[in-house]
Amino acid sequence: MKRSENKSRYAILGMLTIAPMSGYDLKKFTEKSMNYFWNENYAWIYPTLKQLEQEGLVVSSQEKQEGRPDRHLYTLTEQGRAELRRWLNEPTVFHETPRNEHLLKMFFADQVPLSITIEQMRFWREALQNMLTSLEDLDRQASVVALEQKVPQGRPYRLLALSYGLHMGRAQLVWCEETIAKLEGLP
Amino acid sequence: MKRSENKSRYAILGMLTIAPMSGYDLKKFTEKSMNYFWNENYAWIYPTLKQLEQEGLVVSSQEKQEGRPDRHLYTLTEQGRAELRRWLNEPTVFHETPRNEHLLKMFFADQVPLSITIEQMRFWREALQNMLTSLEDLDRQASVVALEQKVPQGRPYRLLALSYGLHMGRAQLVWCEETIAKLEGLP
DNA sequence: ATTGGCATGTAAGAAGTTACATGATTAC
DNA sequence: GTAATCATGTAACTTCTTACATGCCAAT
Repeated sequence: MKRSENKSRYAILGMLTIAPMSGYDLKKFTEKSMNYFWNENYAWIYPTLKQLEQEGLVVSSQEKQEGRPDRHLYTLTEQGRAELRRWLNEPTVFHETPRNEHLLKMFFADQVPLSITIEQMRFWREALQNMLTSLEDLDRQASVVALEQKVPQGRPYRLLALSYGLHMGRAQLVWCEETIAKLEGLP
Repeated sequence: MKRSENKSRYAILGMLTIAPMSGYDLKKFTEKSMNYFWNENYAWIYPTLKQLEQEGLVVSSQEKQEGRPDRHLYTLTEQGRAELRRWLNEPTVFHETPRNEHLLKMFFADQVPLSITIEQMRFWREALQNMLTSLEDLDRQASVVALEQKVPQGRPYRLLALSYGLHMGRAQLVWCEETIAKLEGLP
């Protein structure tokens, strides 16, 4: 595993600014709070954590637990924070390669009966609906938390990111419904 | 290179339903007409074409050209079309792993001065604006073509796919502008 | 003169996924 | 009793990207 342009490094460093976490925690956190724009998996997290430790960007401490494997808690170092900031300051190259298998099928749907395409679209709508619902739940939770904190928050970055997810989710659903309607209106 | 779940296979088979093409053509086609939801690159296209030929899903013919390398034209076989249809009929698993580096930076932006984040957002808006403009051009072209064909078209699948790109592009831009405004309004 | 388009390809490496291995605890 | 959660890790593999190699033609 080389340094280079491994984005998981920064995702992990970023999460560790919130709190010290284990590999397991990191995975759970991405699943719960970042799944609409990021994912990680164990087979990448564990080696990356070791790498980061070797570079002195994080330090680990062991937490003994009864009847369970020890937790390896990783904490961000000052170097780690500096490295994260360096990356945050870098301009981001616009990278448009979001392969969408659903759309690929739609693009070549003339090879297949209309009924199949409509069925697939309904399936997709279902999945989108579920995703959007869980995002809206997340949003409600986050807003409650934000209100309960009496201290006025300077910068609601996490809520803004969430709002991106909501915008996209809604736009996808709108398109999906429009499209199903159009397809159903075809001869 | 194994068969398995290589999606490029189906993208290539699909494009070859439109016309026989060379590896070069296939790349150009994705760039011109599918870039908002799909991409391919040479280092993947050429080996995949060979693989597809070995499997009998495409056949190649050589086209001699003066002062230029020969074009290897690939044509879909009946088996190839059948394989494409098989895939089109399969249900699509909803796969939400669209890693978005811009959002990752937004998520951890509290580590960095507000001005940096605003700058980055303006950059992103610029890129989105350009993408959307070129999509709108594509749409205009496609609509003109659709009108010129006097024969009523049964199924405007390509236009529907394009419409997805437009929906998403606009939603992203809307969010981007909202977000810039909010950030600029912060203390 | 030099950039961009036409045209095909390979090698090497980075990035990401799946399957496996282990094993206790808790909730249904 | 069976599934889910907690917890860490590796091996093998697939997928994808970058860089390299070659060389002519047309346009600026």
